[in-house]
Amino acid sequence: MTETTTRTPRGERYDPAAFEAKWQQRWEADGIYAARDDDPRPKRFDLTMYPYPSGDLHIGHWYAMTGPDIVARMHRMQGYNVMFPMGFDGFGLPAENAAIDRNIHPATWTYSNIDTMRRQMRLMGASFDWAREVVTCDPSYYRWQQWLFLKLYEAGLAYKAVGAVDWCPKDKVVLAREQVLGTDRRCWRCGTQVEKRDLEQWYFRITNYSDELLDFDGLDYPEPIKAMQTNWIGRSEGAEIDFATEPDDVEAIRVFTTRPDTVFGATFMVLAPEHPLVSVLTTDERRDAVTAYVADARRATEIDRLSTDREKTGVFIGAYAINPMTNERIPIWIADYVLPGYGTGAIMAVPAHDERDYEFAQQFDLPIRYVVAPAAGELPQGQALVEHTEDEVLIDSGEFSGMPASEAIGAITRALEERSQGSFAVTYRQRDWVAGRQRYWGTPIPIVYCDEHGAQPVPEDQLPVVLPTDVDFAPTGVSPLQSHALFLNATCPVCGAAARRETDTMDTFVDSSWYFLRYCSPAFEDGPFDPARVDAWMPIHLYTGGSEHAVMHLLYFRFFTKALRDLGLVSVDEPTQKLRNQGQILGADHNRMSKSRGNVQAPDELVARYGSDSVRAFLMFIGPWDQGGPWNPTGIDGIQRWLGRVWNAALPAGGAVADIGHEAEELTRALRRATHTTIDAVATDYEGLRFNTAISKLMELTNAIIRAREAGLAGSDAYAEAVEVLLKLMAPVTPHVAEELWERRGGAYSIHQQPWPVADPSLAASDTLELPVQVDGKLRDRLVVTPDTPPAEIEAMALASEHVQRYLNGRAPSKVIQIPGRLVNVVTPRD
RNA sequence: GGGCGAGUGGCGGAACGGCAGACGCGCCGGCCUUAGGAGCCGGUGUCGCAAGACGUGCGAGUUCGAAUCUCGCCUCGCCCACCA
Repeated sequence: MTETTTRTPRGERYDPAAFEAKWQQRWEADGIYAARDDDPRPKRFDLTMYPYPSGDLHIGHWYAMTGPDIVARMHRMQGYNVMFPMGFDGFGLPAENAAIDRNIHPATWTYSNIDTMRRQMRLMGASFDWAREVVTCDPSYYRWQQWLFLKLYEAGLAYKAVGAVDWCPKDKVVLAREQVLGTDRRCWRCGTQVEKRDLEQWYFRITNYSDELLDFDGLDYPEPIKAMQTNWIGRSEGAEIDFATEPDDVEAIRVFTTRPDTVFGATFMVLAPEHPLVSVLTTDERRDAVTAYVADARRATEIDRLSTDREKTGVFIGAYAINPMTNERIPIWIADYVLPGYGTGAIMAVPAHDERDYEFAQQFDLPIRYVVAPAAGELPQGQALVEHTEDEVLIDSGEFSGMPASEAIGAITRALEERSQGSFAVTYRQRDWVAGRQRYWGTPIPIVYCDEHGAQPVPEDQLPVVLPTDVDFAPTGVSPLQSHALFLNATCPVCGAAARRETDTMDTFVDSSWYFLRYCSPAFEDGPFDPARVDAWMPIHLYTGGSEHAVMHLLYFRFFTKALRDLGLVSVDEPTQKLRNQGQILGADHNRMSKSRGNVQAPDELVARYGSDSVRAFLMFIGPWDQGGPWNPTGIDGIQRWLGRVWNAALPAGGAVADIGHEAEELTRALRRATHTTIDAVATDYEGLRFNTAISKLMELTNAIIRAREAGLAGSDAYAEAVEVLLKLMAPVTPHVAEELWERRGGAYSIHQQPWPVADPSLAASDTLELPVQVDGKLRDRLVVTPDTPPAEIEAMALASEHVQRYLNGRAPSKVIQIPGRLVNVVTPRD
């Protein structure tokens, strides 16, 4: 044969621009991705975090969204009624800043960005169910958020209180503790260093749920997220101990300690400079020094107190406390290394067993008394004994001397309890969620203040409290709502007198704490969501998004779900069963993509050049999805070539079928085997979000198909089956080209509504297998055997191998290990 | 300082404790072309003509067998950090 089939067929080439838009429009028009509430098939709620409408969809969004899109698409083909919705996190500061910078209304800016991003998501070919779209800045959404807020308020889970809060001086807004990042405490949005301010603020009582939030039992979350949330909540078990004071015995000082076993070693006390008892206890002769130190500490709070390796500072306040176990008088100091917000803001200092106390004692020449020691070992010189040893026992601790330290924790606490001087206690690092924001572009908090009746909830029938649009965005530092007379003026729901409306708006993280519930019934008018629909769809089966939300959104949405459960509004304990984080796509310079760095990769130009399918497949192919990495377009040509080869293989040049005679049967079997082994392998990879290896398997099947075509099988049934299976398996990743080729081959519309292929194990099975033969674990030969070859025969064949003989050197093997179907290892005798 | 994660060819990366480097990129050679930034075929861890030896950050250990498990280091990344 001179006519070769290897030549590119004369027909059309793969040209995504010719058909991608066509299919996007048709899918949209036909609503093939809509989830139906009345569909009897099993429901699956696959969800990816909705974006903030910042302007443009960048390549990182494509990376994040293509993965779950693949999974949702496969689930649909597998017969699930899949809900895969999308929405927009519409409220937020950037919109307001844009308003100030460019004199454009935040709503205009936001909705225009949403339009752009919605269009870009369609360009991706993402299978979102747009009929369920949720936009949080729409009154039809935030109306119900206000309703939920009031439910939480009535239940005491939302409250207003004065406290030291983190304040961003640039954005002029308070932040939740979770939204302050890094050692140098910067605002999560703008990066400015935050300050502490004493302000009256709205809070959510998330700490009511600290213990429950620590329970990940039955939850499939990535370990790092569990670790971060656990550390964030920071549960510590120990004891609270009361130390009576001298000279006036005004009030006992309560401390929290995780080491009640060391109370005999408490040789002084330290209070936070902010501690309320400081001014009461300070003696007259120490007052000047103390006042000066407190003022210093207050000033230094923001920056210096954060530094861990700074020299310890503090002052003696002139007063004494009584160690409840030793009855010794111990001096009371204040020092800024004791934090006002943790525990009781006061500590018993045990310099012998705490590094910080040790350092402080050294600094100020205070006594150091070891009260725990290794039974056999020696006490350390010149440092605190912090490390625990198994045999450590108490020393110099009265009746408790000789008791193992692990036992003494309980024994001493109980002893203190009997004397009403202490009790077992648990402390958390987690604080309540600061929920209010002094900005305009957010959900108004539905509260009014009456001179007579104080804070009153806005009656339900007056919701929503609509955000006015005619406000002045001059950057005054206070919310524009504060100068909007019409908004500000309200009437008291109790007495009808003139009242003032709350001008704080809600943190945008409130919006994202329940949006997934709204998706279940996005048009519901009688409440935030239809309980029946929520019962039917929740919990989310697979939730995906960035891990940067570990202790923000991912903690808040768990809290909200639990709080709403306790209000009787939902029946699930957790919002999602399974969470996965995609990695982050960095700029080519290995930095976070940002407009200011100029390292942002826009997807649109790539799509224009390669098509959506290539961009999707390439992003999913570059590595493990949870890993991310710097953007590097090298290699997208390989994906383009692959799709071109698929195109040519699916539409082979007609006519020429080579005469391949007796080889045909074996080649056909090999092709069927490749086809049927790929089906489950790809499905398993998709399910496990291993898109890179899934695509490599699709490439291998493609290569097998091309080999078959080169061998002249292009007209065979096995060939047609292989191509059809390949197209179905590819459909989730490259939906457009799969649909186009499916149609051109005469398949029924739509490939995305076809059943997922089913592997036939008998066709997937191989009739021979190649066994590696090792000598002492090193590969020396291979055997080709049938799967039913008896082990004894395999052993004989292995020993007969000349390669094996060479290493045996005439000796008998000491052992032969066979892993059936995997390998043979011949172990030589040890000398 | 604490917690978590990762170190594999020139590059992105594969590999239930069992054939290290799948699949791609790049590169080299060839075919076909007026041409090639198209397509197809072959090669490509290192050293070596070869037989073979050596190879998964470093060092030990467990095992018949370790990229994979354990211990100790080194480097990088992320999170937390005077949290009592």
